[in-house]
Amino acid sequence: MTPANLSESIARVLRELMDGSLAPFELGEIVVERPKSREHGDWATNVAMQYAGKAGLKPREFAEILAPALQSVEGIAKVDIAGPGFINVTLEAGAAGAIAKDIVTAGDAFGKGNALTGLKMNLEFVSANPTGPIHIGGTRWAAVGDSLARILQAQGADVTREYYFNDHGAQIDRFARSLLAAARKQPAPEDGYAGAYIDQIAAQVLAGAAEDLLSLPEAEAQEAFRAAGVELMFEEIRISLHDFGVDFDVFFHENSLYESGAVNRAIARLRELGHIFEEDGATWLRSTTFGDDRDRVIIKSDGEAAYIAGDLAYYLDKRSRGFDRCIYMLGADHHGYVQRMMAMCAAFGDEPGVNLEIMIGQLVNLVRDGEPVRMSKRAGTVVTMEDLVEIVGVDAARYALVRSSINSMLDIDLALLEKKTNDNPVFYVQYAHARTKQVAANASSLGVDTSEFQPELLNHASEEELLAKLIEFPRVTAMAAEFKEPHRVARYLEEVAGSYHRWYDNCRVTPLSGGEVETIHRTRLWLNEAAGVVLRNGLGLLGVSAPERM
RNA sequence: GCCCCUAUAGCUCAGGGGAUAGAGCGUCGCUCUCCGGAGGCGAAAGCGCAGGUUCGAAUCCUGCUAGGGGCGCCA
Repeated sequence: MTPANLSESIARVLRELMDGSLAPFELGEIVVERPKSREHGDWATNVAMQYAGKAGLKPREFAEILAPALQSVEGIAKVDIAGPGFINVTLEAGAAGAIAKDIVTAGDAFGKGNALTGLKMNLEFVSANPTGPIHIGGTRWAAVGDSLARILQAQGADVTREYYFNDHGAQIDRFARSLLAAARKQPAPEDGYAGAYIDQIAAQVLAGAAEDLLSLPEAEAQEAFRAAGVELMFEEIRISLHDFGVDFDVFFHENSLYESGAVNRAIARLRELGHIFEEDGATWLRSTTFGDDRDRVIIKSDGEAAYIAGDLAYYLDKRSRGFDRCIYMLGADHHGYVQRMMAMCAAFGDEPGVNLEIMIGQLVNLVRDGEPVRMSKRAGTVVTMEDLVEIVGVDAARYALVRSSINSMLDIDLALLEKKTNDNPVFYVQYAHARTKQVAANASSLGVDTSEFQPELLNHASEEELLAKLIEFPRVTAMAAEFKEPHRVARYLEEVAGSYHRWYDNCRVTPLSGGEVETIHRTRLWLNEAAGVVLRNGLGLLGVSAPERM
């Protein structure tokens, strides 16, 4: 019996009771959870506390009516009332153990759901400017965004991973001038970019050009460096992401919005809707109509488009491509942008928070031995995605970045990670998975197979704990999708790994040397594999490998 | 001044209004005669402060304090 089954049973029993013993009331969600202490039984529910008031009873009275009725439900061995009105349920032997086989049978499908089936979602993340390598902040988004995409897909969503490529605007001009200066062995412009990567790209542009770029007129030279430099930077970024295990479905070029006239069309649309006005020689969006704290300039008085102009067109483009949900993942330094984006969404007649959702992630703080490490592109001491991967590897880097809530600032100590010790919990989880494989291999060589399965034999405390933990997986993945919080999966896997290790220390799958292979060994092999399935599926949702040996 | 995020163990972080607040790392002790000890067991150690809502608050609300970030016709 799973928690979901139990919830249904409780709901059914309550409805039956409402025909007589209980005053009818509206029944909402039935929460069934694992009691923190094993002495309290297999599962606990707080329905008595939740609904006693509605039924005109005290929690204990409510529980005393419900508990005896639950007693007769098939699969339930014992029902107790505890504390202020908790109802603790103990299942019949084997009812929990049977789950092991169910999990193995489900395999890759275990942990998947269909809560988001039919929903077309656009997940935009990273979207770092093509003026330098991806730094640590973008790396956090790469890890979280890709993992979230996997989690949403596992709930049936049709997810498109998208990268908005800002190849339009002043920062690109600065980038081009910086390359040109580097090629001429001149110092970087005051407002430009510097660092080893600028020199490298400048050299690559020079080497790849058919003509002598440095002898061209200034404007032409700059344009040549812009075009080739952006292309090279873009390619470098794409490869870094790929090596990080993140492949985008769409790289959307901001510049294309201007070239196609999409920006002008978006503004025209807003004008038709009456949300545009002219003032001080500029064109404005009256975003205050929709809760923004001030109106926003869309076309500057010099005729150039403001940054938001591209976003208007871009959002409209996403909607026209059929995305029901457009999710933007931005750094905390862009939080001030949220209100105007939501206003824009509303101005188009869409529903903010539904059609457009903006996730704000706090910044990652890099430290070395407690001292902050600056991560400015301009300083040239960039800690990039590649740097991090080089130091700790893809798995550890992704895991470290995805195991915390995006609402939390994250301190990552490079000195700590450089030690390559087990400071990163990813090893703990991966080791548990490797161990399931090792155990299975040993079992196989000793003739333990899966020809028998007697779930009631899985009755050791550590087995009950492990089973209960494994059953939670689908609920954890569903919740991770609902709240868009991949870190829940990581934290859960750490608990699974702990339960598995404890089980391993207590319950052998293979007999001691000279011992007979018995039913319990074969049955435990099922549980071993069930644990492997959950660890494997879970790590898969995080984009972290599940090695067979370490 | 206004807005967003945060404050939980020595450190980095979990904790969907519920029972004795957890994990990893670090510290101390125990555990190698058997599936890999990258493991297990035990110990010390914690909810920033003050109110409020609730049968019940780390969790929700208000105020305060502290830290991070943001408030352009920059992108």
